[in-house]
Parts: sequence; C-alpha cells; structure tokens
Amino acid sequence: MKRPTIADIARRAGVSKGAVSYALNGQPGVSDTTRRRILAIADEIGFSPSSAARALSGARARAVGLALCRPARTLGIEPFFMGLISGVEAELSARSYALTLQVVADPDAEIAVYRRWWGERRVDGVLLCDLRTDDRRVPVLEQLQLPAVVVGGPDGTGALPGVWSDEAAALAETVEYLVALGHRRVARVGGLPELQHTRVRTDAFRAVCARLGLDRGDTVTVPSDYTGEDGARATRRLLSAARRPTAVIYDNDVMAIAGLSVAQEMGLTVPGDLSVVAWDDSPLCRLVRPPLTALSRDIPAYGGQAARLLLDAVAGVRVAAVRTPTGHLTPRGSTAPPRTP
Amino acid sequence: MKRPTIADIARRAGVSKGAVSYALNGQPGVSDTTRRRILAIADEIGFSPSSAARALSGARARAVGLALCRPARTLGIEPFFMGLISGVEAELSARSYALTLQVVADPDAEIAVYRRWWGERRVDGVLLCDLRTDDRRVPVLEQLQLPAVVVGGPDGTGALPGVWSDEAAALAETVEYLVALGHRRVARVGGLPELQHTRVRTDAFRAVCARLGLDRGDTVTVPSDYTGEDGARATRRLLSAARRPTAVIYDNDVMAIAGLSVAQEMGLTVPGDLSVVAWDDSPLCRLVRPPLTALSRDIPAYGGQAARLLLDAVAGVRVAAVRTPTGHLTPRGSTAPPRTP
DNA sequence: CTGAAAGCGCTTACAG
DNA sequence: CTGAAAGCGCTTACAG
Repeated sequence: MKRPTIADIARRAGVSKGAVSYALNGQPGVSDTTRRRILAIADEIGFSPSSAARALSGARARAVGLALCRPARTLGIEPFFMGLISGVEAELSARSYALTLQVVADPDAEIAVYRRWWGERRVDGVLLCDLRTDDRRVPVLEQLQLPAVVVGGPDGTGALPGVWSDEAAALAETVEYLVALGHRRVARVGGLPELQHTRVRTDAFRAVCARLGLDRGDTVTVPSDYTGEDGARATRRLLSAARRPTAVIYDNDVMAIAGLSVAQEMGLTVPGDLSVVAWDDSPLCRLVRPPLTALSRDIPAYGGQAARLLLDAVAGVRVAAVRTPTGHLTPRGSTAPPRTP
Repeated sequence: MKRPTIADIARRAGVSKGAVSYALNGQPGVSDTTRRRILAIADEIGFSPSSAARALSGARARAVGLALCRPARTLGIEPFFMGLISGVEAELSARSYALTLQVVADPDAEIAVYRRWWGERRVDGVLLCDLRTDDRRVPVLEQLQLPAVVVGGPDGTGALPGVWSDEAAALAETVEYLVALGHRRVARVGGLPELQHTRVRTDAFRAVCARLGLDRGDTVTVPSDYTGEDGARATRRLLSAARRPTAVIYDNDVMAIAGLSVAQEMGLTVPGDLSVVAWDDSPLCRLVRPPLTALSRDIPAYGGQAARLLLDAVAGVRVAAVRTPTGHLTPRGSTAPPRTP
C-alpha cells in the first residue's frame, strides 16, 4: 500500500501543501471550511504524518527514550519497571508520543546510547532511572542539553528536575511501626549500594533507629543486588546470627518473598518468629502466605507524573522537581509483635 | 550543543556529502584512504546520522515496534514479557535498532497503532504477540505490507512468519510425568481462552488425557485472565469440588504461586495432597516453598530469535516460520506421587 | 486567507 | 573514484 502524504491531501482538496500542514496542526492561516475539508480528507484516507519528515523539518521526533541499566534477570521479575513503563506509556500515548526502550549493560553503555539518540535526533527527551551517587549520566545529559527528567531525587540530580517521593519518611514510618509492635532488633536488606535511593534509605534507617534508641549492632543493613538469590543469602546470614533480628525490611518485593521462604525453611514462623516488610508493594506480595506487609506507592501514577514533566520540558516549559505522595505502609499478615522466646 | 552532520564531516575532509555517506555506509565509491579519513573524523566529532533524515531518504527507520495488549496489572507481574523484551533488545541493539514500545487497551487500539506507525514510517516492522484465534491484526498487517513476525504460531499466522515452539508436546510431557507419578485427576488453569496458544494447550491437554485413559470429568481446564486473583479463584473452585484434582497445571507462574498459597490455606500440603506445575518457569518459581516444578524455556533466546527473523524480513529476505526448542519440564519440590487418603 | 519556495540531513542514481 | 543534484515529506517564514 502506498502511504498517503500531505501532497495527496492537497491535491484532493485543491489547496497547497502548506495549507494542509496548517490545517492539520491547528495553525492559523486557513479558513474554517477549508480546514474542515482537509481534516475530513485526511481522516478518510487514513493519513498519519511521517514522523521522519516531521522530525527533519525541525519539529519534534515525538518520542522519548528510556534506557534501563539493570541486569536482565532483575528486570524480568521486578514488577516496578513494568508498572513504571505502563504509567509512562499511558501519558505518552494520550499525546501520541512513542516510547523508545533500550536495555543496556552498564552506565557507560547508557551514556553512549544517550549520545547516539541525541545525534540521531531520535528522541526529544529521556527519563533517567536508578539515579546513582555521583551519577556520571547527569552531566552528560546537561551538556547535551537533551531534555531529561530523573525518576528519583531530589538530591544528586544536578540541574535536571526529578520526580521523587520522601523515602526517608516512608522508612521512618515503617521502623516506628515495627518498634511500636515491640521489635528492637530490626534488620534491613538494602538494594544496590551505589543507587542514590538506597543511600537515602540507609541513612534514614540509621537515623530513625538512633532516634528510637535501638542498638546500632541490632539494626544493620545488608546490601544486595535485588535478586531473589541475593535476598535469600542475606536472610540466611541475618537469621544465623547469634542475636538474630525479629524483623527484616527488604528493599524490593522479590527479596522479601525469598526471605519469607528462607525463614520458613529455617523453621521460623512468619510473623511469629520474624516479621517481614517489602518495599515496594506489588501483586506478588498478596500472593504469598502470609501476605506481605509492604510499602505501597502508586507506581504507574509515578511514571505518569515523570512522563508529564518530561513532555513539559520538551515543550520548552521550565520545569522544577516534583514531589509525589509518600509511600504508606500497608500492614498484612507478615508483621506482628515479636514472640519472646 | 550543535549536532554534527555529514556536511560538517565533508567540509573537514574536503570531500562531498555523497562521499561521506558512501564511506559511512560501507558502500563502494570512495577510496580506502578517504574512507578511513572520513570515519576517523566522524568518530572524532561523535557523529550519529540523523535517524529522521535517514528514514526520510528511503532508508530504514531502524526501529521496530512492539505493541502490548494485556491489562497493565498483568503485564507488570508476569516475567514473560520482560524476558522477551530483554531478548529482543539484545538482538536489536547489536544492530543498533531501536525498540518502540506501546501499551494498548485492546486489539482495536493495537490495530490503530499499527496503522499509525505505518503511516508515520516510524518502525520498519513489528513483533506481534499474544496471537488470538481468528486474529484481526494479521490481515491488517498483511494488507499494510508492514514486515511482521508473530511470536507464536505456527497456525493462525496467515502469511506472516511465526516463531513458535511445540506447546502440545510440552504439555503432553507434563501430563505423562504426572500420570507416571500416579495422578489420575489432573486439572488445568488455562490462560485467556481467546489466545491461540491457550487453545493449542487446551486441545493438547484433552488429547493426551484421552490417550492416557484419564476420565474426562477429572481433567478439566478452567479459564483465567492470568492474574493471581483469578488463579486463586480457579484453584479454590477446583479444590472445593467433591472429586478434587491431585495435580494442577497453571498457564503462568503467577497463578501457580497463587494456587500454591490457596492450597496451603485450605489445609492441603504441596506436594502431598496436591502437585503444582507452572508454565512458564521463572525465578519466582524458585523463590516459593516448595519451589515449583515448571515448564522451562529460554525466553530471552526466544525473543532474540523473533527479533532476528524480523530484521531479516525488514531486510527483504523471504523468511519462513521458525520452530524453537520445545520447553522441558524442570521437576522441583511441588510435584510428587499423590497421597492416597 | 493562500500559494510558492526554501530547508531540515540524509541517500542514491547520474555524470564526469 | 568523486562531485553536483534531486528527492524523501514535512514545516515555516515570505510574498501575494
């Protein structure tokens, strides 16, 4: 099939190509009757403007990029990214923007992708995920002047706007809840230490534990790579210690589920012998027994907010960081007062 | 920053733009020394050809499209799609192709997306997932002559090539294994009935049960929408029946995990009172207790194969359907001989 | 309000 | 082996 162009429409409408372009883009310069006639013809022949031609003549590419730099095995099972993507998508398709996705192996490859996208004019802007401490991607994007929004923040984003939530507050709420239940030995299986939000959570954890008078040796954070195996390993280590924790907070849902299994395997009952908290919440947390107490956020809404901010930045609006609602604790069956042995 | 163009390179190299283009694309028409000089300059100034200009001058857009039409809540938690995407990605980025992703609400929206992509020349081809019975998307893609590869088949793909595996054989292996363990009452929680592969599996299930002499009333398939809730509901119904099954095969991992929880909740032990099999396998299956016996396939490899086939089709190669390795059963702790009450 | 024209940055016949 | 030129399908000043 031959693809229709504005020349086809112009011919059928008996006007110039310029007039068609104005009519299609809602610009002034055509009479209302002409505009309606042109739109009707475009609709009839199923016209969509060539994104290449459009992009080439200085307009936008109408696509934004998302490069994901986590090992594939993590990506596949963590519901977080798919939730984020579906939220981003919903916002983008409403404005008929495309999402260009690329999975990369490491930050250097990711930087190369940004440079390439920029040179190719393939995307109008990018969403930056998994912000790191001293993130080398930030200055590159600033220098390229490629519109970008960080999914995270508010610190460490340089001049880029971030969409963030108060993770320290969410963590404090969690620890306070556990302490109110009577826990004094609370451990944490954290995410990748080089990620900014891991650091925020770890610092907040230390601070709130100190504030509540918990013993520093009883409130450790074990790093992990987010995989179930690593979560299991960390849990085994924690539960084998002489003074084992009575509650563990996991930095993702998959590790929390792995930790639950390990505890049960070691003959501990949840929540009797061990309380378990997952961050973030996901349908998986409701599937296991007992269902997991979790920190819930509306992740698609979070992605939607990021997309909206990015589209504003692309449109040339000066955007500032946006704070989204703080995650809240959803208590389920995996947390209870510790059983005193 | 100003983006470099071939004109910049031509000026610095003292040649015409045409020569630069030939050199960059490995075409004959430039001497080896000139080519090397041009490539060195391109590299030095960090040149990437404008994808828009390239696409406009008749070359490829160097992007393929993937429209996903499952409700967002399912997408988020099933590891299948992320596994598929990471496999597709690996193949695409090796040839510096981009992946354009779009989440759609229903098949009509998906068809509209294909028409738009085609009109926009935004993608060179598409990957069609979740093939349906009498799939209306197939004739549309054929008519548009948009290169397309079906992730599925081999039936129902029309003239489009499919990448498929022998699901009937995999299902037969599973049922034979369960029967060999001594099971006679085997139920199945199937996927969406309108999907082609659900139908293939359901037909194969009926056939192998008949062949092995199992009672038809003892070997039912209950449809589902792939969510954990639906899997739980179906399991509850199956296990409440007078003659309850001693083994259940689930059409995805999430439902299998939900089913496991329901069984345990109802006081049944797995695998003593009930054997559980998941399809496909995923890291989640190894996280729960007992770990789930599952039908394993290399899903990233499957996606990679589909991407390769599509790129061939885009390049104008006449491609035929490709059969990938049949999934194999990975026995774990969730299956055992039935305990006779 | 409308038309003719230049230009975006490539690719690719077509001459030399 | 190399250069000059047309053309892809739009957008957008610039004249009428």
